[in-house]
Amino acid sequence: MPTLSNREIANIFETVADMLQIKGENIHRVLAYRNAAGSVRELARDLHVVAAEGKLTEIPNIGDTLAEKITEMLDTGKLEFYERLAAEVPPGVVDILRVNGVGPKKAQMFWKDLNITTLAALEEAARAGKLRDLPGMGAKSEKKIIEGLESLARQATGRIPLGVALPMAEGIRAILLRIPGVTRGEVAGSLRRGRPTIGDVDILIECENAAPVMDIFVALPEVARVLGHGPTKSSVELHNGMQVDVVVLPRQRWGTALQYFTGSQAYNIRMRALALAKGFSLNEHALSPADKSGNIIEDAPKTYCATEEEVYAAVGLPWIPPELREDQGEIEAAQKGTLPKLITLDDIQADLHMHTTWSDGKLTVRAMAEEALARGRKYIVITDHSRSLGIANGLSIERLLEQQAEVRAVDAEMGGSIRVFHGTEMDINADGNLDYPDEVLAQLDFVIASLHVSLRQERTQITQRLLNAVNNPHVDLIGHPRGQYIPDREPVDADMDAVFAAASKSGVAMEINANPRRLDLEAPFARRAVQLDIPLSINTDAHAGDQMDLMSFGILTARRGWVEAPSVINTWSVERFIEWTTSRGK
DNA sequence: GCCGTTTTCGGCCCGACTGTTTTCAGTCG
Repeated sequence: MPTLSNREIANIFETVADMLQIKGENIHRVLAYRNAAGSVRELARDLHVVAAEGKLTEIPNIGDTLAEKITEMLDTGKLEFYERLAAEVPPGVVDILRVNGVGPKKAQMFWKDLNITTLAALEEAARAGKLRDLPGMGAKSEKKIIEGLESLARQATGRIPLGVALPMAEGIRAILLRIPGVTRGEVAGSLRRGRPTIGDVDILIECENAAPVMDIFVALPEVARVLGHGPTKSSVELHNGMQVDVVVLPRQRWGTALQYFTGSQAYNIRMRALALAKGFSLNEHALSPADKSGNIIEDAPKTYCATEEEVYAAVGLPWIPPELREDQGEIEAAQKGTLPKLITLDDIQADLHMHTTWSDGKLTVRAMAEEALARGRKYIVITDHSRSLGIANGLSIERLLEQQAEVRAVDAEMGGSIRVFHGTEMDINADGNLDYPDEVLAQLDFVIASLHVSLRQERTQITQRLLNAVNNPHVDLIGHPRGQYIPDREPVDADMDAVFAAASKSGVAMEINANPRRLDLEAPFARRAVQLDIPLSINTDAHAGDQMDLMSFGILTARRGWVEAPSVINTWSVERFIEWTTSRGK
């Protein structure tokens, strides 16, 4: 029976929203589809399972109508409403929305007036000068569309991985901080919230005199194209294709602005509503006294907030960490005083997943131990690849046991300054078998089981492979459980509800792999795991010393998943860690 | 189309910037 995944259903809702907007539908109906798409995309559970439980309408932004549409897609693999719309609005017109500077109104006009239904046709018309005579258009808008098309063609994928964007953003921030008069700068937006991928970079700059900062910013050598240049707000595209938006504001408004530009959009909408309920209209500049319908009362004194804490105090909430600001229940938790005490980098005592020259790592066991010690770790586990992963020089049983002697020796050499344990990152083979027999695993301190091959297997097969690992009493941790590689490789198509159900029984831990190309488990799944009392472990999977610094990305992801330190085994003392590994299920 | 300390109808965030306009619509975040 044909069916659809969460992701495919989210994409259909998103496209429906685009098509309705092009048709000129009521914007709130459009937003309802967009919000529903977001909720489905962020859902950590399989829609099939939620539907079977009859709980679709418990998903935020899913009401009776959309629950019915989800059911239709799950049952038939299609959505009749979508097909009807697609027959009306050509799919190429939806693509045209991706061009910077073209929104639903212009896309509709190009389609209706000039019969433009593909990106190629749009480019041809723009280059032939046929767009400039349309109402509201001119030579400049036409040029902007050509530039937008060129920019779109350069983008390999729409979103940039966090691990790529953050260093680049910090670089730009450092440059802006050197401009005379600038007293502070901070990266805001989805980067501050720690999203795995980001669309553009938002930087806030504190300066009493904004315009000169903007002039310098748009003239930087890193800038390829200026998308907007106002007195307090500018937007550019860098040579590497990344879009950077900079806002300059005086110290007095820092708190409201940082709050506003950190988002998310859905979260800001909630914050504004809360402010209105308190009698304020909230924007990036101030809290302004407003009447019930949101009209600002003229001449009433505004409240300026130099810190975010002041903004939150004004709407009657405690400060909410940026990583939680997604309108996923954090506002309700703040109201009830039940916000989680999120894990921090300082909580991390250990790194339980790393590679050495024995397989595909760059450093020896001893060198990795020293690198970890230099980063304040109290204990580590050496976990090289197992025998079937030939491409990574995986260890035969003989080499594995040989390695154990070396690890024991290094552990002794380190004299207790850091404990060094011996483990493996064992493959879960394509046929479902684990790569080492139980009697070998029994000799190790710690066992990670991971998927590396045949990641595109069908659901029942890949789920069974994970279940085999989860249910083996020697396995302590499932490494990067969903096998995604950002932004190129989608997660495996496993039934995570079944995997988590088994994990909560067997007591096996799940990894949050800190490598920014993995960030796996992602936040919604990490949060679900915590709810099911499944232990987590945040590890760098380091293949070299400096990769141990990637831990911070894992922490960001865990924080986005509402994870508190006690849920994470590598925040535990070495004694507790030993107790856990020796006791569990064997 | 969703949602509810404004609760089953009537709202649904709001400002900066651009380009085309003589007062504003469209786009973006």
